[in-house]
Amino acid sequence: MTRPLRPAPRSPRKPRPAVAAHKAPAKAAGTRSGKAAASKPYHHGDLRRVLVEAAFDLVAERGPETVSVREAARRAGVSPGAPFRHFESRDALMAAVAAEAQRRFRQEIATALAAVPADQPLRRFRALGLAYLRWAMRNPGHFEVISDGRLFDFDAAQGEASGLKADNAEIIDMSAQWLADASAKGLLRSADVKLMQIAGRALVYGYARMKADGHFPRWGVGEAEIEPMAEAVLDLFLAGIAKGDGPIKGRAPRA
Amino acid sequence: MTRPLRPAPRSPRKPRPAVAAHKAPAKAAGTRSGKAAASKPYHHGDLRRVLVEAAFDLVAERGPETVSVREAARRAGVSPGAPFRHFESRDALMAAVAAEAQRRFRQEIATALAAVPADQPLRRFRALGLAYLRWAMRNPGHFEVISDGRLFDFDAAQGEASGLKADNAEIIDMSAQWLADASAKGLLRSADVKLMQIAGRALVYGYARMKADGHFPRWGVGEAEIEPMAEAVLDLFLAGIAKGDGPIKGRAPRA
DNA sequence: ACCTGAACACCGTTCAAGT
DNA sequence: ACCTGAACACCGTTCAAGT
Repeated sequence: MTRPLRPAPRSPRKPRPAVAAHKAPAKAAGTRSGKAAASKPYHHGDLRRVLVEAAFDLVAERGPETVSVREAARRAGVSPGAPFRHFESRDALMAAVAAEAQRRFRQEIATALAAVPADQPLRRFRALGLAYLRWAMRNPGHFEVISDGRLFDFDAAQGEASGLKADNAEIIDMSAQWLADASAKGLLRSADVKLMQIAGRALVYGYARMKADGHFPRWGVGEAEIEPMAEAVLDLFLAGIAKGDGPIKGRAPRA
Repeated sequence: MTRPLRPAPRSPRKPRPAVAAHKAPAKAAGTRSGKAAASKPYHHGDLRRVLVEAAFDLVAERGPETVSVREAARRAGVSPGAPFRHFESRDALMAAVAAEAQRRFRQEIATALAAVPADQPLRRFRALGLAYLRWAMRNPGHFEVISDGRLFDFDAAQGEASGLKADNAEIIDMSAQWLADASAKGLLRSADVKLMQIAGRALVYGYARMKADGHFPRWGVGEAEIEPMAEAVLDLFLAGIAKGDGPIKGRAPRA
């Protein structure tokens, strides 16, 4: 329900209704000079951040494809050309949005992992997968931005999205490490750590994308079922790679 | 390598180079009237199909996002407004492209299944997954169009994409049936057919999307590894849901 | 140093007018 | 019945000119 499946038919020739009440940004004072904030200053002062916030909100409200530089400029109360003083292109703006989304996502993962002992690799692997699924499910627009291939090899280490790349590499390394640890402890049926890592990633990525892409209705999965089934799917995978027939240690069996 | 990751920087203000040699469509004669085909007739005769073909090729060459109605019109040699006599909107044109892609995909699946005996449900399930992965991998653009949520509840049974929906439902039904059969034969560890069905779908969809979205380089999976690993991932999943420790019947073990 | 406003080359879509 | 061509409301991006 977070955004319409089709990006609002554009409605040509009709000036858009409402929503356009963004003339003066409600930022109130907040700028460094202690003077009266009544008259909008010529220099914005913090435009870069405001643009990223506007685009970030747009992504959450209506999905990544609907974000336009001009709309972000409108919401920030500046002219159409102004953003290009701060971002080389629309993609660069989106990369900044992706970096911000990834920052928040990373925080949630850290929180989820804090609750799991370091010496239980499979439980950590599971917690990572669950945090990934939950976050993606609850932030489909931001999940899409992060996953968009276009934004990634955006010049490799180009300052903009370098945090994005680093965070991603961290997740890749962690998951490989935990699987290797689990394997060393004799917890896994297979010794092919990379295979299990890629399969696990494909599983959670695919599930999250099915949600974001609106596939679940046609697979007969109702809205309320989606999150519980995400967990069940993850556990099915873990049970499949783990040695023995019992459920993964540390999870309550599904009633 | 099928398309650039970024949609070609638009290069404003410069008229595009080459490529514009599409003035007269190379369709030669072919039209019903036996007259000389030298002068382009005012009425195209088969515009609808030509537009779908043009868009279909565009999808393969440069990805779905780059398709424009105007470019399809250009390739068909008609004016910008002409397509709207045949398609209500850009989305309707894309839905027609998706239907055509799905038609071909369905054919490939049928071929793959023809080689597997009807009484071996797990092998059929595997063949379906493999055909899905292979087709998606080799036709990333068309895979994306088919998967695009926007094109689906395009008015439910709206004539345009009704074949698309029917084909999809068929795949859903087949996979459920085979899992149920396998379960009845005592081949599976779990009795939750729907869960295995959704998990399997998430796995193959996620893997195919990782390919289409360009994720594999950062996961350390080289181009040449992608297809073999697809198969291995599928078998890992099958080994996980199947009863017993041996490999799935009918597949050669990975050396 | 940063922003405006007008421009250019696109795009989707409509619609009168042509054939 | 189908197509053209001009139009409108967008969009990304550039650039001289303003502050």
